[in-house]
Order: sequence, then C-alpha cells, then structure tokens
Amino acid sequence: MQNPKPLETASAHDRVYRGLRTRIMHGQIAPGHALTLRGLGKEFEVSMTPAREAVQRLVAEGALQMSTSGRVSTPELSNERIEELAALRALIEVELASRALPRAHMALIERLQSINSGIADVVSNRDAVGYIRTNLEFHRTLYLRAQAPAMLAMCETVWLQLGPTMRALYGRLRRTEAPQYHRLIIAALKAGDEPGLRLAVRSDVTQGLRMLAN
Amino acid sequence: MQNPKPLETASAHDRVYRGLRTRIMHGQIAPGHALTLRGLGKEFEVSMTPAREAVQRLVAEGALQMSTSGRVSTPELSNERIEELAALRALIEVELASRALPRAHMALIERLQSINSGIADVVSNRDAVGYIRTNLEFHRTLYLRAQAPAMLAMCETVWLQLGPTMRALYGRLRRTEAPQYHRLIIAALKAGDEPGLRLAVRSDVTQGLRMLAN
DNA sequence: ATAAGGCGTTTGTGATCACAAACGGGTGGT
DNA sequence: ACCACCCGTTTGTGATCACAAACGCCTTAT
Repeated sequence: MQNPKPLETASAHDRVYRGLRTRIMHGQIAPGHALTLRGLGKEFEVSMTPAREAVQRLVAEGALQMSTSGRVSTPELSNERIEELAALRALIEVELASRALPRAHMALIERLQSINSGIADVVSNRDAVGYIRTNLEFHRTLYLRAQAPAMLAMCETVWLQLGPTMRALYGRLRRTEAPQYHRLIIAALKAGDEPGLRLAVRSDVTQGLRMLAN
Repeated sequence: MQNPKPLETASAHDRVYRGLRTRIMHGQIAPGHALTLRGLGKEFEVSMTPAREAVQRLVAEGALQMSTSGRVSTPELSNERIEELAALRALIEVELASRALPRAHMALIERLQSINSGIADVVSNRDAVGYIRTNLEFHRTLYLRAQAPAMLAMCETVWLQLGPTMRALYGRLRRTEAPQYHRLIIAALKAGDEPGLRLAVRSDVTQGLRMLAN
C-alpha cells in the first residue's frame, strides 16, 4: 500500500489543470483554438479563479499561449520551434531510455509489447487521439523505469507543447500498423543493446516530427 | 529599434513573478525558506490574487514546492535530483553551445571575455549572488546565439530549480578566480572546435554540481 | 463595394470577502 | 520531564464584484 489516500478530493484548479492538460497533450484541441476563463469555469463547474490558475500554469509550461491582451489559445508552432522541440525530445528521451535499460526486466518488456499491440486497434479505427495517447503511454512506461522524475517531467512538458501539433501530424499521415521503431526499441531492450536502444528511440522520436516540418 | 515598447506597464502578477524568479535563480533565497501569499502581496504592494498566480507559476516550473496544505517554500533538493538536473544541464547546454558555435563571431567572444573578467570582481568580494548571476549571464549570452528559444527556456527552468541549491554550493567552495572551463569554452569558440566546446561546456556544468552531491 | 468609425458585449485583471484547514504556542495531565 | 490536547491566529482557497480594454458586428461615408 504505497498510496493509502489517492487524493479523493482534489482542489478545483487542479481538476481544471489536469483535465485541460491531458486534453492538450492527447491532441484533442486543434492548434490555434481559443479558450475563455468563464467558458472553462462553466465547463468544469468552478469560478474564474481556479480556471485562471490552471490556464496560467499551462501558459508557463508552454502548453498554451497568451496574447498581449490576455486571450489564451493553443499555440500554432512554427517549423523552427517544432524542430527544436523534436531535438529536445531526442536528447531527453534517449537519456531516459538509456537509464531505464539496466532496470528493464521481462515484466516491463511484456507490458510494452502489450501496449504496442494496442496501437494496432486505434490505428485501424482512424483514432488519432487514441494513437497519441497509446504512443505516449508506451514511452512513459519505459521512462518511468529510469527513476528520473525531473527528466520525465521535462519530457512531458515537451509532449505537452507538441500536443495540438501532433494531432495535425497524425491526422495527415496514413498509419497502417504499429510503428516499426517501437519494435526496435523492444528488441534492443531484450538484447541489452544500449547503442541500438539509443538509435531506435532517437529514430522513433524524430521520424514523425521531421515530416511535419516539411 | 528592436523593442519599441519595452512594456512600460507590466501586469501585477508579472512583476511579482519576475521579481521572485530572478531572486530564486540568483540564489538569493535559501533552500527550505517559506513564503506566504499575504507576505508577498504586501512586499510587492499587490493583493493576494497576483501573488497566487506568480507562486503557482513558479511551482509549475519547479522553482517552488507546495506542501499538501498549500504552503509554499523553496525546495531542498535530494542528491538524486541534483544529479538529474545536472545531467539535464549537460544535455541541453551542450546542444545549445553546439548550435551557437557556427554563429559565434568575434563580437560575441569579446562580450563573453568581458563578462568572464567581471567574475573576478565578484569572486574577490565573496559575493555568491553576484557570482551566480554573472555565471548565468555568461552562459545565456552564448546560448542566445543558438537561436533556440524553446531550448533556452528549458535550460533556464533547470537553472531556476537549482537556484537555491547553487547558493549553498557556491557558498561553501572557495573560489579564487574565474572558472577555468569558461576559458576553455572561449578558446574552443575561437578555434571553431566543436568537440572541444562540447567537452568544455559539459565539464563546466558538471564540475560544481558533482561536489554538491558528495 | 470597401474601408473606417462607433457601440454593445465579451473578456481578463485585480481586490475583497467568507470559510475551512493547518500551524504554533501554551496548558494540563501523567 | 515529557507528551497530548486545545484554542487563537495565520494561511490558502474559491467566489464575487467593479473596471477597463479588446473584440466583433453593424452602420455610414466615400
């Protein structure tokens, strides 16, 4: 029992924050979409105050942008910024995978295979949001083994910034099966092959985002 | 005239945010120090609302920690977390330096040398805050040339998280002169030596933080 | 037809208030 | 001497309100 009280009552701004955050990270909101404090407050059944705190926090994390007049919306990323964020993903995720490798036992690898096979389902359903969610779950499951919470937090911040853009990306590419690089990652984990793992993770991260930047 | 309107009127929560942020990043607040919303509000002559937003934002960036009861304080980092943050600095700053290298002209190198010589002054004055500020200015000046705002923002977030801890570090080590690795960085820039630059930056970043983790 | 101006409405900002929880110091009991 | 309990005070949370700025749509003049 490592978590006796799973926080049965979360604060209002935390509910709004978490709700918005997963929505953005999973690509459920299109780039450039506008949000209003009163609208969010009504949607989550809170007043403007918690809605404002949640929005401010997401702005600080780069998940939302704020105009000079205070209007908030999901950002429309330039190609340069997409390239930067992809490079950050490559840097951090390669390091996380490398740190997870010596701790990756068979149970973890089986879990990854299970998640990966689930990707086939969402792909066949043309479910872009499901695809992003499952893909991120695959990566997070691996990186959790790295025992590096600060790095994982940074990594998720990058995912968050790319969320709305990822929707646009995976919406236009025609996927027919689970990504090949996920299989390479699993194979490298099984073999204990660190250089191979680093290459596979770097390829998987860079692959999709390169084509978005034309 | 690249900045015609330097934002002559900043919003209240932004003033609090910026004030607190530089104070934390420069190590002017000791680890574990507690802050109160009403206290901050009185100090910056605003009500609790802007103070709360500024604090929430800094908590989101990892510059402050919040207890389950909502009390905020500067974090006391574990050795594991310090090691993680140092590794993140190494990853990101090496990349930033590498991207800045092809754009580093003579004017930049002279600017860096000027900043570096300023470090001697603050060192002789036993001015820990001045040392941290000047050191960060040295790095930021170099990284600005990388034209990678997202990476620089991530980098500064790490600096922010290490701020209070850096004060404790530089307080205990006896510095007598400007860091040797800064000279190596400048030399590598002059020579256009990318591997040497990467090594110098990595060494400079890791050097101080390794000894803190015992 | 197009562009500029005006006005009602929407929206963010910051202050204030009521409330509950938590902290801290002091007291009393063992 | 030490520990538990209690109560006054401090503190964070969230709702509400007044205000100013910005937005959007419509009218009007050229």
